[in-house]
Amino acid sequence: MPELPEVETTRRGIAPHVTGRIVSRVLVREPRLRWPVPHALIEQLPGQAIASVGRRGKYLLLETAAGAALVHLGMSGSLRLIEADAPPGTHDHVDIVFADGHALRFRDPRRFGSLLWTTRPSQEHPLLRDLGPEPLDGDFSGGYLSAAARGRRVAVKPFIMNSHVVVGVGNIYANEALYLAGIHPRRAAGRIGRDRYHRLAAAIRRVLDESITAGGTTLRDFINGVGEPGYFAVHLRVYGRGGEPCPGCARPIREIRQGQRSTFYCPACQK
DNA sequence: CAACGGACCTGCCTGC
DNA sequence: TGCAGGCAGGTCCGTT
Repeated sequence: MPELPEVETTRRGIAPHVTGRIVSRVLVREPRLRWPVPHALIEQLPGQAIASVGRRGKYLLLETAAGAALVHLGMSGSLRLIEADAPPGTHDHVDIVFADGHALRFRDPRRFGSLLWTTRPSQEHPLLRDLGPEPLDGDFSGGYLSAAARGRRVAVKPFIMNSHVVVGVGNIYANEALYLAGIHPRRAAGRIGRDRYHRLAAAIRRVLDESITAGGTTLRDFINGVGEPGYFAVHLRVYGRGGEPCPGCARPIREIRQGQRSTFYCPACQK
């Protein structure tokens, strides 16, 4: 998926074009996403005006007076603003059509993404309720991470990728942040000092900020909210660079597996 | 409660 | 050229 910067770029791309617009209908071509597209979304979203486009972790929130649509892009999803009569492609599963002739088109080849509907305040949805802090907000800090890690024997990389600890840190940025902080990805989360967690928290904010500023993405096929292709603007220091020289010490970057995910790190610079 | 593996899918690349 | 196999940016859930 889109990691958090891609989701935020999508949010910023679509928000000015859909805020205040009236949904006329929800066209579902393929309901079999991670969870089936609920009938309530199809029935209750039409007629509503989009009050705001929010984000919690990697969920996009289309807020209306009647409820909120939760959109998750999974591994391969995108949400684009199009002309409603544009012919759909193979994996264009859902259109949220607006009265002004535009539509938000949800495309997701792997169908790991989801579209959900809640009539409660969106933050109370079970999938959002127990999420950790936003890494770019003030309540995320090294002190918070250090406290959350107490007694935890899990390796620090899966620890920071756990959305109940902190949201929005996917595989790419977990690798990059641990490199910048000089922390070995296999080190037990509970055996890292507070000072090093301050460095890690700063590194997480830095890599996410840099990527959002760059316009979003490292994804080959990423398309932002207004249909612009993604960039290759963000320089990745270790991700995808197994065997290449470390930018700091020139020793080869090592590649290992942690929980079926690729991990890249410098064995000299990360302890 | 914590940790781990499996599950959900298709597309793309590699190697035979 | 065709095909099998492996791998990919996420994250929830069931089992130990």
